[in-house]
Amino acid sequence: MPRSKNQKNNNQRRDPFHKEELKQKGLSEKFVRLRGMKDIIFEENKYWDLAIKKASDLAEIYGFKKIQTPILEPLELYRKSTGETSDIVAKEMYSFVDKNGEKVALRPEITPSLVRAYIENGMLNLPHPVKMYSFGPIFRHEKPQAGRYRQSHQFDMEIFGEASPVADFLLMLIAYNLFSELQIDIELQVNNIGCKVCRGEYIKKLTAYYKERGNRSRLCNDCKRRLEKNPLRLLDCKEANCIALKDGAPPIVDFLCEDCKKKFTRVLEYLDEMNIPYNLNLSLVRGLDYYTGTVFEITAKEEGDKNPNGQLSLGGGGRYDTLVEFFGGRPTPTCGFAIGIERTVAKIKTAGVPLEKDDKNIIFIAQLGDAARRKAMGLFEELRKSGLKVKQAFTRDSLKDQLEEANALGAKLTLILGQKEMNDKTIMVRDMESGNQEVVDYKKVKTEVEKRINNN
RNA sequence: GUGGCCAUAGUUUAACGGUAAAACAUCGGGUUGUGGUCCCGAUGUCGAGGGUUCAACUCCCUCUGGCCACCCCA
Repeated sequence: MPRSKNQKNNNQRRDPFHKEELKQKGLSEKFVRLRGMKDIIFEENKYWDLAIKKASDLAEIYGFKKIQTPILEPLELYRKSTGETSDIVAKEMYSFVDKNGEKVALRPEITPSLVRAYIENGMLNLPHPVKMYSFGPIFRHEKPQAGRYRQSHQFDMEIFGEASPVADFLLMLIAYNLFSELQIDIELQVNNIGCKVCRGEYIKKLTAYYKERGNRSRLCNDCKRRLEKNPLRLLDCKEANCIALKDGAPPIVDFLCEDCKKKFTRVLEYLDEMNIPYNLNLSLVRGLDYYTGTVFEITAKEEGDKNPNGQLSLGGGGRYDTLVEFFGGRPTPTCGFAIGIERTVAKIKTAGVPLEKDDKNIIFIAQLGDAARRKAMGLFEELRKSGLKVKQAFTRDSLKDQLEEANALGAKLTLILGQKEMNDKTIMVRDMESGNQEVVDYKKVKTEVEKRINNN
């Protein structure tokens, strides 16, 4: 691909507004989209609809129910769950004080809201497991890049009250199915970061390793900070020195407790059994603080010369067995995952299933003169209600304009109703491909149209 | 948040230290009851601000925005 193509701006490089006029009104500056935000226009939405429909259908089939929660939540919901050491909360949250002096935040992810909703709506009285899915915008104040926005959208699924590793597996299965059915090549990365008990032990060992024999001084600055705040993330660093050090670090699997080990093994067994390819990635830790046990991430497979580090993750999730309890609910083992819609849509466009064209068998109704227009509007409703794909341009007067429109819409037939036809109680049926047209009895128009469509 | 590259009509792209061009798209006409082809015409652009210069779209700075890498993540 030529260089200039990549570097071309998609958005907002000029000012389509009438600057001078706005300036006179003192409004010159800010009628532009905020950075990192995006308009999703017309045809683009077909791809979105496809992704969301596929995901929702799958979710429903596996017994998940839809839930919608507010985009604005109390700040505290994220501070202590997603985690103060996570970048998402520490640096990227859209938070502010509202008119009542309450600290609020635009949600940077969906999971905490669903946990909150689970507890607040007394869902512990529902038959368990409680499985739910949700779709909507999330907000993170990052520096925008391709596939990275300040408002983006996630499709989120959660299973409450199921400790069995089958639940973890189920989420991966659904994610895998979703992307396969969208014909997107993915890689599934799986790891287990241990429960409250064994992870504590492991972190002690890990920290000790990094502090011994001057290992610490070889770490990059970020990692020195990580060593204090969130040692697990040391495994995630991409600096050459840190990667080298990581190879000597104790692997987490060696420290998993019996329970964690057993569950992890079972997750992997299920994956093997169902022939779902995965990549056991012992460095996968994920950036949210609440994870326990199984974690997984889905990245797009890139062919050719794309650099492997540049892979954006399409989705990720895992188990967070302590979060419900942490929020004040009854101890409830829970797991979930989220996929990023923008990135998924981008993949569908380049490698995914083609959109179905729904412009077959379009019938355009054209009219001339106001009396004919009224009759044509009635005909439009009649044909529409019988399931035909009718289109119109009743605001237009000239037949030329209407035929142009019919052509642009890719109409198969155009029905023409003018004064002449009104007088004769007929209507003209024009085949748009051949240009042949035939006058038919107005009463028979519907059967004639249906006959011509079915002949195809 | 850090570093690098970039910014010309709605879109894709030209050219030039002497104030801009093409294609496609849009609108109008050729054809006031006939589209898709064809012909003619019109609309519309140097992201913003400052500096250098007789003169800046062109050179310099700042901002804004985009892309890339890092960071992080969906």
